[in-house]
Amino acid sequence: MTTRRTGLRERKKQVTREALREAALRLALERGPDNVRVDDIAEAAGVSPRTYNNYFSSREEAIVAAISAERESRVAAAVAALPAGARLADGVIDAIVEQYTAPGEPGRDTLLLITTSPALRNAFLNATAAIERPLADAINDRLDETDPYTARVLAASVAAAVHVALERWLQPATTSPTAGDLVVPAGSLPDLLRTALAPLTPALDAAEKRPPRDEQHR
Amino acid sequence: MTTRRTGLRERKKQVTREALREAALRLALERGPDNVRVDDIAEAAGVSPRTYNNYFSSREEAIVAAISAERESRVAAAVAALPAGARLADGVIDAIVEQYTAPGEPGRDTLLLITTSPALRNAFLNATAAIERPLADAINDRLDETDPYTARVLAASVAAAVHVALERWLQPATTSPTAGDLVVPAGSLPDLLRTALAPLTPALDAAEKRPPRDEQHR
DNA sequence: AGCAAAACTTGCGTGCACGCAAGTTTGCGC
DNA sequence: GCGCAAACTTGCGTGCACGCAAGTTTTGCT
Repeated sequence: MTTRRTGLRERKKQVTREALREAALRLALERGPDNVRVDDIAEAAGVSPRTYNNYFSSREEAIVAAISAERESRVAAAVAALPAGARLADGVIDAIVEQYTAPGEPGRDTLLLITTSPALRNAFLNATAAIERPLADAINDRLDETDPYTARVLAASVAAAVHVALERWLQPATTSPTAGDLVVPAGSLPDLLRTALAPLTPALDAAEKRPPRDEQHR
Repeated sequence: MTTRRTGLRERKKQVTREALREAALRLALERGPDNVRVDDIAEAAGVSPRTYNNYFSSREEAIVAAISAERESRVAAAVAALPAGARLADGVIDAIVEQYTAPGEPGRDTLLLITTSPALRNAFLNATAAIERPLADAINDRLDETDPYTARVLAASVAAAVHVALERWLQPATTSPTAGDLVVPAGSLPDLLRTALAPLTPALDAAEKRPPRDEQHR
């Protein structure tokens, strides 16, 4: 299920795609995100500018794709591969945390790049929506008695939670004028992810009609 | 809390905004969504094209705004106004269903308009994200012992569920090649919304540390 | 091998989003 | 009233997204 369809054409496309991603990220890092035109990326990858837009529908998308790569399918795969008895909630959370901590994830420089440009930041955050479909399928497979829309909703909620966590993660440490600084500077990504996903645990439990077991940690 | 800030200037802006919305929707209905350039909208509203983009950041946004108008703040208000003892989950669900059935909501023609253009469809769906912030605040107020991020996540999840429901609603009745047509043609919006939001009930209950009461209907 | 259909690339043209630097209007303190 | 500062509008210029209609490459079929 890794490589489908016929051979040569698909391979070429994949190569082009990869070339574009790589060029986009490299150039953005070298010159700063605002000093890269899509023409530059296209040229660096050896295709016409028009072709760039056959692969990516915005200037930022290629850069983001270079970072996020295949994350969504790996999360879905991890969930699909869960042992039968496992708690869905835990499986999903672990899968996500694991993927966002995997090698190839943004290093300090890349991160800085992302926070620099608002457009890039948004593109990065919106990319989390990509896990929705695959994750919905994976969840649905474990819940096959229930209707498919429950899975869709749960997957969408998970994506939304991840979105919230990432958003917080990229925040440069707010000094709110409300109370003294009760707001913590940030936290590590895994912690943020777990915190954001925790409130959804009851929903996931209920979906697999687990006894409404409450918190086991804490 | 309805009209803030100073008078004349704000009023003018509101008038312009309204004029743009109204012009956008009217023209789109008259000519079809693809035969309206932003120049036309601007002209019809008596402002420069450049100004259009000071109010709306895409061509579709004005049209969508004309439909969705103040929905998000009304949902948030309804939640904020919930009686103290009420179940959060019910309050949220009712508030949403109510707002999406309120007068001023899309009539048949408007709906058709939306489904016609993919770009418009997306804009309409993405508009659901606007309830996130206000709703998060409203939820947070009812949960003030818990940390604010729980509220954020719940609000985002609710928005995501609404998104799923609307997406399904706009679907023109899929004839999937899987089993015979087990897929129903659509369903009424309120039903779709309630179905989509139902899986989140356990999460909302848990957040207000309600006894994990299970389903009362069905 | 040969060939027709399907998939992909490319140049072109149009409309759009948005930064910038004037011009214009409104708000406010005196 | 007066005038300055802040807010808003506008034209301009640049880069971008994407439909369309050739050209080119790949594929499946015979």
